[in-house]
Amino acid sequence: MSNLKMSDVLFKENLRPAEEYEELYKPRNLPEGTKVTRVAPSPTGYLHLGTLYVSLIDSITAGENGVFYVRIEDTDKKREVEGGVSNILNGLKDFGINPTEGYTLNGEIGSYGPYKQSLRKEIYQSFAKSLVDKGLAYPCFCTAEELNEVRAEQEKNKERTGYYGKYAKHRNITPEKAQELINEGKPFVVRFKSMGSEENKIKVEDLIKGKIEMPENDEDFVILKSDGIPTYHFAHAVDDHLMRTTHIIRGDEWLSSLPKHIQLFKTLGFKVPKYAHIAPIMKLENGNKRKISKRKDPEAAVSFFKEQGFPAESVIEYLMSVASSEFEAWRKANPNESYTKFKFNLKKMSLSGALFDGDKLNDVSKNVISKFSAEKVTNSVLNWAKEYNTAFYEKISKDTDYLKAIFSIDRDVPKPRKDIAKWSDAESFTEYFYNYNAKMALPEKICPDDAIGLLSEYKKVYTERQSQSEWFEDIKQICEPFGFCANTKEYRVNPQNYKGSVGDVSTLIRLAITSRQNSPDLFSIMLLLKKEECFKRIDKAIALIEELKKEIQ
RNA sequence: GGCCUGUUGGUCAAGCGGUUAAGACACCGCCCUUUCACGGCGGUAACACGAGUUCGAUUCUCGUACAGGUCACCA
Repeated sequence: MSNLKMSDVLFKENLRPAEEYEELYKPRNLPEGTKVTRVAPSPTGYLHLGTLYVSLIDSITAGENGVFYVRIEDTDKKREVEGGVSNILNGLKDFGINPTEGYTLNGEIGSYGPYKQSLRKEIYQSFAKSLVDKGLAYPCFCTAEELNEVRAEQEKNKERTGYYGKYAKHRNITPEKAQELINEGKPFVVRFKSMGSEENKIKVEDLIKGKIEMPENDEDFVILKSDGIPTYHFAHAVDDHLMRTTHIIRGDEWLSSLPKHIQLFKTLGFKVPKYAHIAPIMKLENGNKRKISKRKDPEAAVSFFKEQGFPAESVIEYLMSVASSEFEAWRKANPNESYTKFKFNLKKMSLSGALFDGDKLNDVSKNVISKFSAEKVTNSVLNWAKEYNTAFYEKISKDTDYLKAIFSIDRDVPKPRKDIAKWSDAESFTEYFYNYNAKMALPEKICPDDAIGLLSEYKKVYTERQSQSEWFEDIKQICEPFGFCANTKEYRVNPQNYKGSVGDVSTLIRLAITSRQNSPDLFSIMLLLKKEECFKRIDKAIALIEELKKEIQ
């Protein structure tokens, strides 16, 4: 008869009993129905779009009265990247997502910590020990090679792979044998002793996917790695129970391990939380679709949007429209409310992964930016350029009042323009305010001779006017002598009587001044550019048309 | 391969037994307009396929195909 206790063989003596942690982390004293959510990123690099997305959903699900906290899952030392934690925390902050508890830039907040898994080793050990004491966990000394061999054999026999049933080699290891192997210096992991059977089906309720039936878990999966650190599965059960999380919101890649999690919660005597498995964001590129991937896709890193110059508001707005099909209608009805006021419903989320739609983001972003003040646009562009386009920054930072004047055109009006989707668009948008691009094309209805005549005439009548209507009168004035109708309505009635309309003449002038067909209000542009510069450009345009004429002949 | 999940226009997506199958983005056209925009109106375009249940299936069931996820001492 043995008097060796397995848990004494495996664990240090001075571990606190698991029950004490129940006392230490009492159920939260919150009103019935209050939601506690969490985001649990692992610091393996930059903030991933998927993590942002989940965090957004976590935070709006918790709402103003709930708790949304951050827990750092740094149990995999091999994959951990220096600065990974601050990348994530700063990233969330950039997007205005502010957890109310957990691991933050200002240290830990809340009384359910530590919120970093590497600091909770003893807690996991205690719970693992209690499982061992109940005969529900045991040490396994299999090496990676042995496990691979087993798997190869299972594959060969077309059997389900895994450490279960007869393949669970160490399932009934004695404390003596374990002691012996440990004395030999053999490393071991602690495995969960599953009492489940493949034959049994368990019904689970997912807040998004609905009812799902899955086989019960029968695998003796690892709960503690050989370094004594828990696997995700075990840490999830222990942490989310002790931190009293009510809603587990995570990517649907976790769905298939849900039977393990439920089994763990139940055998540990924990209340099973509610689960919501959200579909991943996919990507559209060159007409092909594929899942957005951390490793392959630059836009998987949230920093991509920052580099492109999408305001955080735009990305959030876009993500909200992906998260809920009701959001856009709500936004239309509540154009100036914060998105946090939107009544979000997990059940309305899409079951399958949405393609990341750059066109849609652009559209959303144009709307967002069109509501910004000139001041905000100016500062944002300046900040963006300083970091990502220094040549552009050099150019625009010399005279920020001028820059602001450019962005003020057609801005604080009832129907603002929507030219800019991202700050990197600002360079081409403002280009002609800084350099004259000596290119000249002619509007369809204007021949070279008329163009030269019109432009020369315009120089004679142009003065820097006080109002746009006065300015436009000047243009109308020069139309008739060249056979262009000064009144658009009249032109439309009798187009055959004219070569074109004042619209064509305006386009000609726009082309001469800005080298492009589209621009904000020309009157304001010319005022900003000043008369001298405008005339220089008109002269140059005339010269270019002269050349064009020669080429035609 | 096993186990899960999904499949409505180019994209996102409502609808979930009887609908002219919403809406948004993109595209096209028209209107408005003193240009460019904004805006307004309209248009092209969809229920993966095959059986079954039913008076009737986009909606229910079963197959097929395709797609995604997962089968680690990674999360």
